[in-house]
Amino acid sequence: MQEIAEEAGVNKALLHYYFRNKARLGEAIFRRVAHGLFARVGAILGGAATLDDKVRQVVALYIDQLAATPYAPGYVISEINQHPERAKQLLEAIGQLRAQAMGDHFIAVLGRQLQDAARAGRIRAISIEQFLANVASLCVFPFVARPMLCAVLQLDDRGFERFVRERKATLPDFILNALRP
Amino acid sequence: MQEIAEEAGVNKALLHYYFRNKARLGEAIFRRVAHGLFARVGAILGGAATLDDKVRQVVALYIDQLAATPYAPGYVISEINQHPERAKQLLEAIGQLRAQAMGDHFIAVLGRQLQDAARAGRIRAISIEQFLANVASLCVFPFVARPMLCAVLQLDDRGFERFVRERKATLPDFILNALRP
DNA sequence: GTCTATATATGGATAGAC
DNA sequence: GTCTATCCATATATAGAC
Repeated sequence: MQEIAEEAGVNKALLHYYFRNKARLGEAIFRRVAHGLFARVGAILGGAATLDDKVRQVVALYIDQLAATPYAPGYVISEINQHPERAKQLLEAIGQLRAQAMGDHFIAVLGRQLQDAARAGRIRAISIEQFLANVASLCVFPFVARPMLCAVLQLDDRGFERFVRERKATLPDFILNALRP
Repeated sequence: MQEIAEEAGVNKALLHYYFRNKARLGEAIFRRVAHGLFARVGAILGGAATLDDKVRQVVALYIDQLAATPYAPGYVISEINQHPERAKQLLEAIGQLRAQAMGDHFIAVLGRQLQDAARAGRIRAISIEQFLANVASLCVFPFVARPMLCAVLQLDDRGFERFVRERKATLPDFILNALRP
């Protein structure tokens, strides 16, 4: 609370005045960050584009977004680890997306799309769970694990920037190739 | 310190007797976990198997290892985030592997192998950095982000087990397909 | 080596002045 | 609304008995 108050340029007591206690402040922060983490990808994946376009758009958008807010995924993950009740709050944050889009949940939309493409022989069969896990892993992990990755690969800050640029350029093809029949 | 002492069945003061302070205890724990996280994958990737076999072996081994010690990656990552000096300790832990193997660093070995395979037209060209990042992402992220993943995909504990089994079976082909020319 | 007792610092939270 | 002052609990760390 002390550090947050200083960062915000106000007094400790004022935080208690607005948020009552530390837990409620934590909750407010979590909701905001969790929503920001899923809003834009969810909109793309639940939209009307082709599978090919969705992959290219999501990778480009997500890598840029994560480069701007690299701590968001690690924060959300560690929060859910420490406070299991956050899982429900995360679902609520994602549920809002559906309301805004006035359509089906993006997972349902994308799942149908994968099934149709597989039946038509345009891609290999893959479950929605594995597909989302693969795309999320490939986009998010390098930012979550940045310090570990940089240590192992001996990258400084500029090296990591180069790495991210290369990744943005090569990742869509990597994923689409993997799906090719 | 209190919780650790209780878990170990000893007194708080005894921890200070052995480790002097909290920082040194943290360091000792980090070294042990970091080494365990890289020892076996490093051995496989730096070994003499074909690229194809390495991918299959690493995925199988790492998914099993992570299922057994799911907190290890998240712990190492968050430690390096909070204490940048840990990056050096991580490199030392990885450096030990090289000494044990009496050969080149696993990254050097694997890098040459990727270059040779690409020149021979057996795989698409890919940098060692992107390759390692891809394999690590796909194996590790689902365990690091397990609670988030389970929330989004609506998986309970048994559902996650099923997800992991499916992943172990399908991930090698996903990766090898992506590399196919 | 292992414990009890204690010194010291810090964190969350509240009371009350302005 | 915003601050100062303060309460209370807990954390790390040390001293010293056994």
